[in-house]
Amino acid sequence: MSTLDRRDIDILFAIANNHTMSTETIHEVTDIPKSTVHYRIQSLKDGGVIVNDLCELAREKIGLEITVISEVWAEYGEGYHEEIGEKLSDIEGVNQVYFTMGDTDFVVIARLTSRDMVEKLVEDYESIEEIRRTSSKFAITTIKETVGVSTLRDYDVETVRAAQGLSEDGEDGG
Amino acid sequence: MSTLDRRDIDILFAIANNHTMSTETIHEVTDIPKSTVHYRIQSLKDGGVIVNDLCELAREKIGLEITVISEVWAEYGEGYHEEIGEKLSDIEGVNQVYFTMGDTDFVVIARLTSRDMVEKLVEDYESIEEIRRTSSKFAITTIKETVGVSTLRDYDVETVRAAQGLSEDGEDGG
DNA sequence: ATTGAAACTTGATCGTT
DNA sequence: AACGATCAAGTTTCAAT
Repeated sequence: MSTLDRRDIDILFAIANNHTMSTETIHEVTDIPKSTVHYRIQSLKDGGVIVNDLCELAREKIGLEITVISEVWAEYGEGYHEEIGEKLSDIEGVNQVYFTMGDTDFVVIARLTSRDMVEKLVEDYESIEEIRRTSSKFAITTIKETVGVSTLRDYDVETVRAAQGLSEDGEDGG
Repeated sequence: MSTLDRRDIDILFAIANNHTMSTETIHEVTDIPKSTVHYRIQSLKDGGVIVNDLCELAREKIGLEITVISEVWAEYGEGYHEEIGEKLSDIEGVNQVYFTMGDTDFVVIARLTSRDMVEKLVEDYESIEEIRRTSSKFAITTIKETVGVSTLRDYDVETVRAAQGLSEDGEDGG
C-alpha cells in the first residue's frame, strides 16, 4: 500500500475524531459495513500506515510534569547524526529527537518527573563525547500536543486527500 | 484518582509494551484477572489518566513528511500566552505548542505536506498581531517520537513508580 | 475490494468475598 | 478492590460477487 484512497482517509479521520479503533463505532459513524472497516484497517496495518494500537495518557497524572526542550550542537563526521541521535534517544525520558537543518544539529524534547531527573539529563548530554554544546529551556505549559492518529485532527480532510493525490471530487488514489 | 498504585503502572506499561489496550492480552501478560484488568482500565479512564483510545500512524505514509520546529517571540500582556497559544494551536498542521521559560516564548512543532503548506504556516504566524519574531528550522530526520502511552517505553518502571511515591518494595500508593 | 451473515472471541456485568 | 462465572456485544471469518 503506497497511497491511501478516500475511504482509508475517512476511516483514519473517523478513528481520530471518535477516539476509538472499534470496528463497530467506525462502522456506525462512516456507514461503511463492519466487515469492510475490518478489512481496511487490516490493510492499513499490513501496509504499515497504522503502526500501533494505543491510548493517550495525561502525562501530568503519571508524574511526567516537567518538559525540557533542548537544542544540541555536535561534532561533524561520517554518519555522526545517526549515532548521536541514538545516544540521545536512549536517555531516559527523551521522547522526541529531531535531526535538524539550520543553526542547531538536534532538537530534543524530554518529559521528566523531577529536578534530579533534569540534572541527570544534562549529565547524560555531557557524557556524549561528540556533543559540543547544549541549550535547554523548560516548557511552562503544554498548550497543545497531538501525536498519533489524533494528529489528523489538526488537518483538513482535503489537505490529507491532496497529499495522496486525491482531488476534491470522487477520484480514487489507491 | 490522584496517584497510581503498582498495579496501575504495571497495566500501563503492559499497554505500552504490547501495543494494545486489549483486556485479554493485558490479562495474559500480567496475570491479572480479566475482570480486574477491566476494572482498573475503567478506573484509569474515569480518573482521566487514560484520555484516549487510539493508534499510532506512520506520518510519512499519510503525507506529513515535513517537520518544522519554530521558536516564537511575542508581546507581553495579561494572559497573553493563552490567547496566542490558542491561535498558534489553531494553525493547520500544528501538533505541539509549548509556552516556555527562557529566551523564547513559544516552541511550535508542525507537520506539513508541502512547501506551500510551509509558506502558509509562516503567513499564519505573521497574521498573529502579537507575534514579534519567529525562527523556524526543518527536521531532516525524526529520529525518535513517542507520545501517548508509548511514552512509557522511555522510562524505567521504577522512575514512574517513584513519581507516584511508590518505593522499590511492594508498598502501595493508590 | 466489498459485503451480509455466520461463527467465534472478547469485553462488560454481576454476585461474592 | 478483587475475581470467577456468565452473557451480551463486538470482532473476525467465510463464501459470493
